[in-house]
Amino acid sequence: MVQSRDAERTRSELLDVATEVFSEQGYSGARVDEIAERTRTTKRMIYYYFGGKEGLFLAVLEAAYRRIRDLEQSLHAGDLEPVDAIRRIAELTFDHHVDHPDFIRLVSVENIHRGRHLEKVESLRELGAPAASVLDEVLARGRASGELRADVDAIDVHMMISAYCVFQVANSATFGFLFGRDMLAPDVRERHRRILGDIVVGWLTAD
Amino acid sequence: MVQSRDAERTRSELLDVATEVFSEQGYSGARVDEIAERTRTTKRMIYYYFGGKEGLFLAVLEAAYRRIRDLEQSLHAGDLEPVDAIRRIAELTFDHHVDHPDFIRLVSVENIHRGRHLEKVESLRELGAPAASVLDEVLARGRASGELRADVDAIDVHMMISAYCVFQVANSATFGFLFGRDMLAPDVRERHRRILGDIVVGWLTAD
DNA sequence: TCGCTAATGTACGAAACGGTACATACATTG
DNA sequence: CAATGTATGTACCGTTTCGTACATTAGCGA
Repeated sequence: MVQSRDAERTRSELLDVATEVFSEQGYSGARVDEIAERTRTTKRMIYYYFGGKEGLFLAVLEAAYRRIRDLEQSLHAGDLEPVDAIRRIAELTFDHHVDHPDFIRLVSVENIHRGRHLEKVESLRELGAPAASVLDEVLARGRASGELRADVDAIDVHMMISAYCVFQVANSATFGFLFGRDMLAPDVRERHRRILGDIVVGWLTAD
Repeated sequence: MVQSRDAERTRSELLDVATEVFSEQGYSGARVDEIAERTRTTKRMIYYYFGGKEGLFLAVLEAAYRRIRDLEQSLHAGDLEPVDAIRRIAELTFDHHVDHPDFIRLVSVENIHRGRHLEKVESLRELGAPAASVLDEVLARGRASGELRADVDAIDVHMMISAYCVFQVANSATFGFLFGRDMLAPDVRERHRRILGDIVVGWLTAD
């Protein structure tokens, strides 16, 4: 093969494939050889660019979180009324999770390992701030107008929304099996999306 | 060592230790040798009783789910008013998850593998029924009295509660890291517990 | 065009790992 | 108390798997 050299392409292809494999098989389950085989390059390059399996995983995590952060920053609902804004944020977050199952699975994998790898990527500390600040602004407006309850903060709300969205993707296999509900079916998805909005609005507007 | 033979003890000790190791390291990350070393018996016994690593994992999953099922069956709130009953169920479920982090982690591991193992344990199919039926009864009463909304079913409610509880345990490492909130701290736990009750009640009693 | 370095490919090694063959001791039952 | 099957221990095997030593090629600047 007369493929010209392209360091950047090699690097990013490894990262893409590794994201897939790690999210499919977990950290220990992922095989360095398999990752290499699925690319147009060889295992040697993993060691050249990332130093090894762990370095590759760290790079995958970092890239995944950055992608998510960018998406969250584009999540603005500033021109809506507080109640509508809250529902909108919940729905967008929901869509966003549905669209990025790889990321959710990767986070699960990292949690199995108790965040051991994530802690090594110092650059990701407090990456949650953007998502929280959008909510913070809406909550403040809602509190001022008396429409939204005052005993919760942005992180509480974000956690509730994340929990619902993450669960729906990350636990679809076991929950679906145990309750005979196909979590991937479009109509079920749609139902859950609506329900999430109802939950958040019902909760935050209760006296 | 002059330890007398006790098949049952050997078996259950292997199961206990395996539960720990699998939930700490994941399926692929768990080492058969390590599991054996942590018990008073040898690796040989894993093959004798469970056939191999996968058989052991299946047994661990089955035992864990059965334990949970039993606890869920003891969850009765029949003598409370619907609204109070709902809050009580949510709180008990919450405590229950907090007390069994191993189980939650095991479920995460199984979901990484897309429920491949769980499907092999035929005896666990539709194990969710008990949990749903308790909720079902309360929802029916609440609908009848007009106190609870009618557009959701027991599985919807159970999923919401599970999502919150599972997230709080399963994602504590990454969420805690990203938002600088120590999810294991008692006061944070207490706050989340109260919030879960507020969420469920607020949602289900909204017009 | 001539090096020189970044980038890539090949082949292999050492340790980890799941699994098993074989030997043996205990306990129960007739 | 002998006999028999259950339970257990030891030592080892074949693969897999991460990692690396060594060779080689492509392209860029002098």
